[in-house]
Parts: sequence; C-alpha cells; structure tokens
Amino acid sequence: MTEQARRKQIVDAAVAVIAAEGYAKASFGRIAKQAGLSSTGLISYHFANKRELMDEVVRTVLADFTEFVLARTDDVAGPAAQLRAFIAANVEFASERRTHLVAMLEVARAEPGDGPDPVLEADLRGLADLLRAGQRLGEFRDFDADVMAMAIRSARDGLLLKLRTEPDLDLDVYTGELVTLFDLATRRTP
Amino acid sequence: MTEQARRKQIVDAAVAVIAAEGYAKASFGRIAKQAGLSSTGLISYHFANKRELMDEVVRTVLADFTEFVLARTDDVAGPAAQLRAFIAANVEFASERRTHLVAMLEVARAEPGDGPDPVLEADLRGLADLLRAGQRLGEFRDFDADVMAMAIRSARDGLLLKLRTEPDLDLDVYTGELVTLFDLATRRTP
Amino acid sequence: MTEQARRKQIVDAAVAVIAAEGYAKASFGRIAKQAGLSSTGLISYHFANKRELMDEVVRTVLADFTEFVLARTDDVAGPAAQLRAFIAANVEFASERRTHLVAMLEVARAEPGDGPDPVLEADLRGLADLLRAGQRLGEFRDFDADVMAMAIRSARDGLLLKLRTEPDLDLDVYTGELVTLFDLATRRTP
Amino acid sequence: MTEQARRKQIVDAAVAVIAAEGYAKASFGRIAKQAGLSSTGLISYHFANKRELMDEVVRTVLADFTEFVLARTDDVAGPAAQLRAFIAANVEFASERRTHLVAMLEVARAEPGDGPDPVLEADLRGLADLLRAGQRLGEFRDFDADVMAMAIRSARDGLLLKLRTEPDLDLDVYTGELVTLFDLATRRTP
DNA sequence: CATGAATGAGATTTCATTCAT
DNA sequence: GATGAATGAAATCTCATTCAT
Repeated sequence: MTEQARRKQIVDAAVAVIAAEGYAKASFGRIAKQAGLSSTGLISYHFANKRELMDEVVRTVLADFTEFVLARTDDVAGPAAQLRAFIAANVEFASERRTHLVAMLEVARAEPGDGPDPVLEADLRGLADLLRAGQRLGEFRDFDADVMAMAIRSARDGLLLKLRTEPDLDLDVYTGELVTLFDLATRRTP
Repeated sequence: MTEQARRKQIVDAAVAVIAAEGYAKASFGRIAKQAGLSSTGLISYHFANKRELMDEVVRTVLADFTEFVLARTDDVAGPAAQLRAFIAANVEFASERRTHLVAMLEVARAEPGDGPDPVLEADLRGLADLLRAGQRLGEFRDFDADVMAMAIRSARDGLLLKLRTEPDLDLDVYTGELVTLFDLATRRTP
Repeated sequence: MTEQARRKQIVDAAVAVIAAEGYAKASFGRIAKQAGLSSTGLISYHFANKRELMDEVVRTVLADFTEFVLARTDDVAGPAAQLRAFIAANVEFASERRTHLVAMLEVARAEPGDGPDPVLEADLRGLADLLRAGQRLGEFRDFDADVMAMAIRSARDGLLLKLRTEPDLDLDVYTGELVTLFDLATRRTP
Repeated sequence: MTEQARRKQIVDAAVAVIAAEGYAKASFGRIAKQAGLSSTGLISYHFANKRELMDEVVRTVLADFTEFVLARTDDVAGPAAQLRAFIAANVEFASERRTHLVAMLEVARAEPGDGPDPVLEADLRGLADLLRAGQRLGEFRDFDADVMAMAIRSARDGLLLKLRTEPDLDLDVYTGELVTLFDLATRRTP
C-alpha cells in the first residue's frame, strides 16, 4: 500500500471517529480499529505524532471545504446573490460532508494553535470581504461586517448541531430559511 | 465544611479549569489543584464519578443562566421587545459569566447524553415559543421558528468564540448589531 | 506506608536493577518488579518522572559516599597519610557498596546534565585540593594535580570493573597496591 | 555497493552515533539516518540482529586499536621505554580516534557478554605481560602486575572522560604526566 | 541488494477510582 | 469528612525485526 493511500485511510478513520465520538475519545487505538489496522504503531509510522495527524485532518478538510465553497460562489454576480450562494454552499457541505466538517471544527477547538485559528479565518475572511463589498456597492445596509460574518458562520454550525439529532432534516427548507434570514438582515431597506 | 459548600467549591473549580484549558484537560488532578484540595479522593468522595461532577456543572450553570435570562425577559411586553431583551440578556451573560457558559457548553458537547441535549433544549425551547407567539400576534413574519431560534442561539456562541481572542470587545455595539440583525430578520415587512 | 519509606524502597530497587543490568535496561517495569510493586504507576506516583527518580539515586548515593569518605579522611594528618586514607576509603566503599557506586556512575554517564557532572566533581574536587595542599607543603612533587586526581579516581573505577568478574578479590592487597602506586607517584623524590 | 563496504558504512555510522549520543540512544533509526540510509531494514539485512552489529563495532575498533598500539610499541627496546610508548600510544589513540574508542567501550559496557570482556582483555593482557617482563628483568619493582595494568588502562579512560568536556586539552602535557606517574610507580627504587 | 511498509512488544506517563486510616 | 497512597487501565511513542516487492 502506498504511503499516500495509507495516510488518507488513517485521516479518514480519524475523521469518522472524531465526528462520532468527539476529539477527546479519538485515541490512536480507536482510530486504528476504525481503519482496520493491526496496531497503533502503524499510525505512528505514518505520522510523527498525534498533532501531525490532527493537523492533516484539518488541512485536508479545509482544502476540500474551501474548494467546495469557492466553486459555488466564484461565478456568481452581485453581493446579494453571492451571499445566497455562500449560505447554500455551506449548508450543502455541512450535510454532504457532515463528518468532515464536524471533525475539522472539533480539532480546531481542541487544539488551538498559537496564532489565529486558521479554520475560523477561512470561514470568516472571505465572507466579511464579501459583505463589505456589498456595502460599498450600496446593496447592503451599514452593519458591522465582522459581526454579521460570525452570525452567518455560527448559523451554519447550528445546522451541524441539528443534523446530529435530526439527520433527515429538509435541507432545502433550511437553506431557504437562512437565505431569507440573512437577506433581510443585510439588504438596504428602502 | 458542609457537604453543599464543598460540592460548590469543586464545581466552581471544575468550571474554571474547563473554561481555561478545555474539557479534555480537566482531570481530577487539575480540578483539585484549582480548588486547593489536597487529594483527588475528595472529589470522588463527593461525586460518584466524573460524569456526576460534570452533570452538576451543567445543572448549576444552566439554572443560573435560565434564571438570569428569565429575569431580564419576564416583564417585557411584546414579542419584538422580548426578543431584543433575550438577545441582550444572552450577550450580557456571555460576557459576565463567560467561564460558566463556556464550561457548560464544553461539557454538553463532550459528554452528550442519550436523549436530547438539555442545554440545547433550554436555549431553544423558550426562544422558539417566543418567536411563534410573535408570529401568531402578527408582529413577526412567517419564518421557521426552530431555524430562527437556532440562528439566534448560534450567534451568541459566535460571540463566545470572539471573546476568547478579543476580551475587550465592545459589548454594547455587539448587542446592538445582533438586535438589529434579528429585528430585521423577524419583523413583518410592511 | 510512608512517602519517605516508599521512595527509599523504589530508589533501592532502582540501584539494584541498574547495577545488575545497566541503566539501559532499568525500566520502570523492572524496577517495580524488583521492588515487588504491583504497578509502574506507583513509581510515577512518587516521582514526577524518570529523571527525578534517577536524580534521587545519584543524590542519595553521592551523599552517602561523600559522608563515608569524609569520615575516613577528616581526622588524618598530613597529605600523604590523607591520600592513603582517601584511597583506602574509596576501595572500601567500592567493595562494601558496590551496587550503589556502580548505579551512581551509570546514571551519571547515561544522563549527563547541562553543567559539569556533579559526581565527577565530587570525586575530583576534594582530591585535587588535597594534592595541591601536599605540593604547597613540599610533601608532594610537582605534578599536574588534575591529571593525578583523575588517575586516582579512574583506578578506583578499575577496581569496580574487576569486582564484577572477581567478587572475591583480596581488597587489602588491592588497597596496598594502589596506596603504594600513588605514594611513589606523588612523593617528592629525595 | 559491495557487502563489505556497506557493512563498514553502517559500522562507522554506529560508532558516530554511539559516541555522540550514547549506546542507549543508538537505535537503528538514528544509525540509518547518520549513514544516510533510506531504511533501517538495510541494517537488518546486513546484520542478523543488533547484537551482531554491536559485536562488529567492537571487533572493528579493537582490531584497529590493537594494531595502532602494537605499531608504536613493537620496535621499542626495554620495558620502561615500552611502557612509555604504550601510554603514549593510548593517549594518541584516545585523542585521534576518540569516537571509536568511546563507542567500543560503551558497547562493551552496555552489552557484557557471558565470558570475559574481550575489550578489557585486549587492554590488559599485553600490558600486564609487559609489566611482568620488566619485573623479571629487574627494571620494575615488585608490584601486582594486574592491578598496575588496570590502573594504567583506567587512567587512559579518565583522559577520555576529560576530553568530553575539554576537547582542547594539551595532550603532550597529559602524556608526559602519565608517563612520569607510571614511571615512578613502576621503577625499581634505588 | 535495497526499500519501506508493517508488526507487536515495551517504554513512560496520566488518570479515575478505591480504600485504609 | 478528609487524606493520600495504591491500583490498573489506557494513552502516545519508539523500536528491532520481518517481509513483499
């Protein structure tokens, strides 16, 4: 088995365990079992230490997530439409790749680095820029873009929480509700 | 020392440790040290096991939180004003008793019970009812009350996250932003 | 069992294991077995980590050794007689408390601290001073005191090595040989 | 690459690692890295097990050392002169090939075989013979040749220790001191 | 010959919990 | 009630060795 494939296998198992049982219980033992490995030594063989594995979990999911969202917002014209697309993309990712998103957020929370949280940055930076652009164009009203960005991101995390107990949630409805909510909250009132 | 006082001392120490270092690192050893106890045996003496201690952490903070919010929303007239008061109360609690709120949410996340999460319930139940009442009275537009409630709660958690890195945040501004946001998002448009 | 007694028991077991099997094989497991403990956790309970245990081994034996030698050299008059007493004391300690001395030297070699080796210092400092005093008094010839001190100490370590394979060595003979050797090597020739 | 060259490369790397970090930390991993090998498997391919590698380390250095000393003592006439040459050769080897000597002694100490230590034998055998020959010729006084041999060998090990912290030691001085020391200690007094 | 993935044992350390005093 | 020593499980990490390619 190739190095790359094995690392991916381990990262996938880690994602599954973290999403299912939480970061605290994601020991090498459980991850190895989930991956069907014969020993935790194999994880240590492929990752220098636990932090390296967890960093790779974050890196992998974050790249995936970023690409996913960008692909769905890139060619959209106008701030309001972009915001709608952004929210829809987030909801879609949260449902389609729920375990990945949950695992990434768990790791980011449990292992805060020294500097700013890269996951949080990735979530907020582009979004706040989008909002500010909309304000400059006069499409959005004059709110605090950072607060609004955090509210939007947090609403997506709320969906993650709901999906835990209600996996059959109607996502189209949820998307529509959030889109309307933040459309009303951001648009310049006549 | 009375039984009750001792339990409170331990719970307070647990809250402090969890908020400062996270649930994962909140071992009996660290909690005992924080409380100035001479032995972790004392914790085991007063609590059947770790889960019991953590349950009491949740119970204590949740009661405190519920009372705090109720006291600030009870005598307010009208759904819109109640919603504003609710948001303001949440922001206030999140800043004044940040460690308590953080600890409670950490425990709830790390040790999910079998049934529905009581913390989540407490956050959402009353809020959703408030929103539905406003809809019945015609003050609020026709949104999904559960989704809106979750968005409001999640926005408060976003504030908690922001407070971790920006403890000197201007709370009045934050409150104002959130109040306006959800006022626009909920009100019946003319 | 009292803290102090338990620590002593563990240190003694560590000394025995190190002397018998070498520092490299002196794992907590073997030490616990030697001491008749039920678990290595007990060692960790009494010593913060392995280095702490080993430091205590060195500290204990070194204090013992220093006291032993001082008691046998203190009230001796004249450099030549003091040197003879010093050598005799070293040989005696090396045979009576062979395991202690071996263990101390093993640890000192395996875990070199940042600064100068305290064991080496203890061995050489007083001895070199003694030699220099003898030179000032005209009893000793004009050699390099540091080189001579090291040679004397090394000769004692040679005895330790010999004792490993020949435990029934005639110590009186050995002492006599070393005393004569260094007497001739140090005395001012007529 | 030829079998022999590969083995030599590995032995050299082992010597370097052992001298620099001690036997305890001389794992196959570190040795492979030092040698620039891509896998520890290569070491296992060329040596049946770790002991075999270490035995070869000892064998290699010992042959080198023996040849070195013999070359410098062979054509010297007279026991006293031979002793001087022996000491000088030991000091020279200890400084010129310090890592080799240190590594050999480390291995011999850490992995004592069942029978007599071949390293010790090699050090002492010829030396004691030399001393006894001098006694028979009447040039040396009547000491215990084994004790004297051990003292001489030990003095050289003392130099090794000193070189660790004082690599710029003046070796000519050191040689002179030791030569004089043992000249006085061995010669027949008038 | 060489590679590098895999294995399983063993190391130190942390921890919740028990229990005699 | 309180203390603190003791226990044994579990965690991460290192290592020599094996083996398919």
